[in-house]
Amino acid sequence: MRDKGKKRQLIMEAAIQVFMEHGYEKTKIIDVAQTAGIGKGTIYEYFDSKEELFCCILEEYCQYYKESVKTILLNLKEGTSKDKLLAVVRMENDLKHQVKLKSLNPVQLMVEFTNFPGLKQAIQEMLKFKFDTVCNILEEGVNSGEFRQINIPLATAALMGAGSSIEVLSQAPQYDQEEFTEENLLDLLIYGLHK
Amino acid sequence: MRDKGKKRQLIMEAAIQVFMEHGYEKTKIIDVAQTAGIGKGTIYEYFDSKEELFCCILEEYCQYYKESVKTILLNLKEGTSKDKLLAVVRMENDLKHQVKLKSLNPVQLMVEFTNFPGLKQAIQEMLKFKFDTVCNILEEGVNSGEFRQINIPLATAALMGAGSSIEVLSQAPQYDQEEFTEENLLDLLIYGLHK
DNA sequence: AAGCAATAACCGACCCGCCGGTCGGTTTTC
DNA sequence: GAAAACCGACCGGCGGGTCGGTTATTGCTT
Repeated sequence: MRDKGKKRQLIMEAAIQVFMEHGYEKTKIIDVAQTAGIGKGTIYEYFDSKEELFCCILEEYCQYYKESVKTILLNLKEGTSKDKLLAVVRMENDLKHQVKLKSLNPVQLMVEFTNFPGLKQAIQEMLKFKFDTVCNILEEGVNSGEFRQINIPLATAALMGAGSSIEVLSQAPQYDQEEFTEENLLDLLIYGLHK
Repeated sequence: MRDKGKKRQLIMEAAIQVFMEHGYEKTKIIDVAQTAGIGKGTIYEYFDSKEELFCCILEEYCQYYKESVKTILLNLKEGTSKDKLLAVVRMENDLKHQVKLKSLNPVQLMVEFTNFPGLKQAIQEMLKFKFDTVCNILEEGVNSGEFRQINIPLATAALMGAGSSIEVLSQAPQYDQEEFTEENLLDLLIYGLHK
């Protein structure tokens, strides 16, 4: 193996798997090594420490997330606000099914990151980016008459929260998978509960 | 100090503070002891292990949560569904300001608990209880004509998620505290975004 | 193409600091 | 003065990180 990058990626993928299953603290470097099918020492050829490995994973995720949102919205310049919201939600969903970061759970992530000052910034930045993006979409919607006059940050928070909650529950087998879709959720939030 | 219960409570309060600040793994028993102003050995007079201490805290929280919801809904038999939803959300908010468990963050909690099989049941039970409660309220609302025909579990998930998201963001100073209220959120969800 | 250093990549036994839990001595309470 | 409560020095296991030895790769020479 002459390709440094490939092995680095291999290690990161194994690490994601193990970190996401057991959390940062409970994850042992030896487990990452075994998952990757390599020796423990090798990991330290590619990463300085467990912490650096973890941070690299999250930074890559943040980077990738931001780029994906930008790309998707660029291709949707003319759509309605609803279309844009839907596209963002769907993209997030797809992101998790990418091989690269298939089981990265943002909730878990947010809790764990708080212990790493270096990471805090990257993740807060990502969350702020997402928040701002949704705010902008809503504002457009209000200006264009698609939405009523609402408190935009409040609505943004509600949308983001509702989305991540659905994400979790849609995994539970007892609910109708067909109904737990981004489309239905968005309709619910747009048209409300009232008669 | 002759009162076993008092000291036990003192330890639990200190532990909540430290666990919530640093998370389970990073919390050292010695820190809990210092926060409580007692010696490390004393903690082991009241709890068998770090894990048991943690589990006791969460079980107490689940218990208290369920009782509070039941009580509040019993006093609201005749209210509208909206009133009931609001009451539950407010109660949750109050719960966190109780001295007993003042900084227990359910998100953090949910992530950490997954490593303790014994706890999983208690917390899943609590979440299911909450989910069912909200479902029931929504169903009543639909039957009484207060709400339109909606997918009830989906709406419940959305409500729960939106609520916890607001909870987090309402702490951020950059948003208007006056506007980030349970009332406004509920109005948003009931009446929707659309014009 | 085969032989052969030189170098890079790999590895796991070992090292060491940390922290959960213990235990025997001390203090407090009755 | 006896029993309960308290305490912190100490123990032992665990796991992150190291290091020296081993294997694989490369590129040069014939």
